[in-house]
Amino acid sequence: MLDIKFVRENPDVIDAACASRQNAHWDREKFFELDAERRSVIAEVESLQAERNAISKQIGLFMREGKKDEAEAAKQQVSANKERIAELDQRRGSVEEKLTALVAAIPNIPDESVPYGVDDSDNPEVRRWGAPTEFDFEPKAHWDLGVDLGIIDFDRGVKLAGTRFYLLGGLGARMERALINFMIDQHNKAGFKEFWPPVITNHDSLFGTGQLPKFEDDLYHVQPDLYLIPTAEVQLTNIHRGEILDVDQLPLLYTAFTPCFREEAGSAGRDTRGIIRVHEFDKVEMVKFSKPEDSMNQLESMVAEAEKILQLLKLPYHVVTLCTGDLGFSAAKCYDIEVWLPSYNNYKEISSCSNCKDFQARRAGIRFKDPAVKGTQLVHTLNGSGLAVGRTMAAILENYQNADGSVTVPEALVPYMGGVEVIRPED
RNA sequence: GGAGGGGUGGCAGAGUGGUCGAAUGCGGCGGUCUCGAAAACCGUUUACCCCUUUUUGGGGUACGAGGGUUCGAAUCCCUCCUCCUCCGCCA
Repeated sequence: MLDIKFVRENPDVIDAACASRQNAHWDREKFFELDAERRSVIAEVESLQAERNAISKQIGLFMREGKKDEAEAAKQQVSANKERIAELDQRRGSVEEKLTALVAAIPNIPDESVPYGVDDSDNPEVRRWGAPTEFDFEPKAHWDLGVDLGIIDFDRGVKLAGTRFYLLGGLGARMERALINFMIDQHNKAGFKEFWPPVITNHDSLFGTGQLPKFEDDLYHVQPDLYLIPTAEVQLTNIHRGEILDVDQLPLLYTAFTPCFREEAGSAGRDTRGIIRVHEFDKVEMVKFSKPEDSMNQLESMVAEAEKILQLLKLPYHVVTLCTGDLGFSAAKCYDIEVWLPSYNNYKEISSCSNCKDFQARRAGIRFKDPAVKGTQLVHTLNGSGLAVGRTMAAILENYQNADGSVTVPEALVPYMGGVEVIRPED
C-alpha cells in the first residue's frame, strides 16, 4: 500500500506538483472521498474484530471449563458479527484498490530547486564542457560512417529482428564491449559495486520504480508477469525492495551493465536514422540509496561521475536541469547530460541522472533504520546513466572522424580496444 | 519436466486448533560488577494500519503469498510463489 497518509496530509503540494508538470492530474475530490470511506470502514471492522476476539477468548475458557451451553450461546453471538465483518472486509478491499490506483498515478513532487517550465526548451544549461567539434571537411553522420567502416549493419539488423534494430560487427562490436568495460571499471574505482542482474523483471519491480502502471505501453511484455527491463535502474533499485536497511550501510552505490528494451511506442518518426533511438540498446547504469539529507549531494556527485566518462573520452557535452514540465514521472530532480553530435548539429541526451527522493522507496518499500530515531525512514533513491553505450559510440564515431573516413579511437579506450588506435574501412 | 521434503522473529530453532506476536538458545541494546574489558547476573529486543493523543494510551493485522473451514488458524483444506534433495533434459 502506498503512503496514503502522505497524500492526505499534502494535497496542496500534490496539486502544485501536478500543475507544474505536463499531463499530470489527480482526482483530489475522489481521493478524500475514498480515504474517508476507507477509514470509516476500518474503524467499524476493527471494532467488530476486537469484539469477536474477546468473545472467542471467552469461548475458549468455557470449553476448557466444560461449560458447553455458555460456549454455544457465545458462538451465536459471534456468528452475527461474522457476516458483517466479511462484508466490510470486502468493501475495504475494493476501496483500497481504488485508492491505491489513484495514488499510484500521482507523479513525484519536483524539488524546490527545479525551475518551472513547459518542455525541454525551458531546460536551463548548467555548464558546458569542451566545445562543439569543428571540421575542415564535411563530416559524416555516424550512420554513414558506421556503414562505410563496415562496423554497423542496419540492413541485417532489420533482417534479424526488425526495424530499429542493428548489428555491430568487427571493431564496432569490439568498441561496444570496450566501452562497457571502460565505464564499469571507472565506476568501480569510484566505489560503485558491480552487479549483473536479469534483464527480465516482474510487475512488482516495475511498479516499485514507477514504470508501471502508467507506462505499460513502453515495455516489452513477454509473459503474464514478465517484462524486459527498459533500464537497469529497475533491477538495481529493486534489489532492496521490501527491505529495511541499516543506516550505517548508506549510501549504497551500485552499477550494472545491461541491455535495455523499449517499445518506443509513440516515437515513430523521431531519430529514425542511426543508433540513437532503437528497441534494444546497451547502457551502464548507476543507482544510489541515500539518507534523505544527503541525497542532493549524491545527485551532484552522480552527475559528476557520468561526466567523468565523457571527459576521459574527451567528448564535448553540456549539462541541463530538466524543468518541471520535462521531468520524468519518478524524479524529483533530474540533470540530463547531452553530448555533442555533429550530425544533429546539436547536443543529444546521453545520460539522465535523477534524484527520486523517497518516491520509489515509498512504492517499493525501501526503508532504513537509524537506532537513534524511532521507527523506520524511507531511503532516497537515485539513478543515472553512466552512460548510454550506443549513443557514446555514435558520439565517438562522429566527433573522432577524420577526413579520410577513418575514426581515431579515444586514447582512454585504446587499451580496451586491444591496442587499436584507428578504425579504417575494411578492405 | 517427474518424485519427495521444507518455508516461523536479526540468526538458529520449538510449537500441529484457543490463554501464541509466538518457548528456548545465539546475537543486538541498556544496566549491575570492573581501573577498563571479559565472564556472570538482571532487564530489553518486529513491522504496518486505525482511533485517541503533546507525550502517553487503546485497538486491528501479519508465522512465504492469496483464498477457504472454524466462535477461534502458525497449526486443518485449496491455489500460487519459493528453497532443498533425487531423477530426466539442457547452455
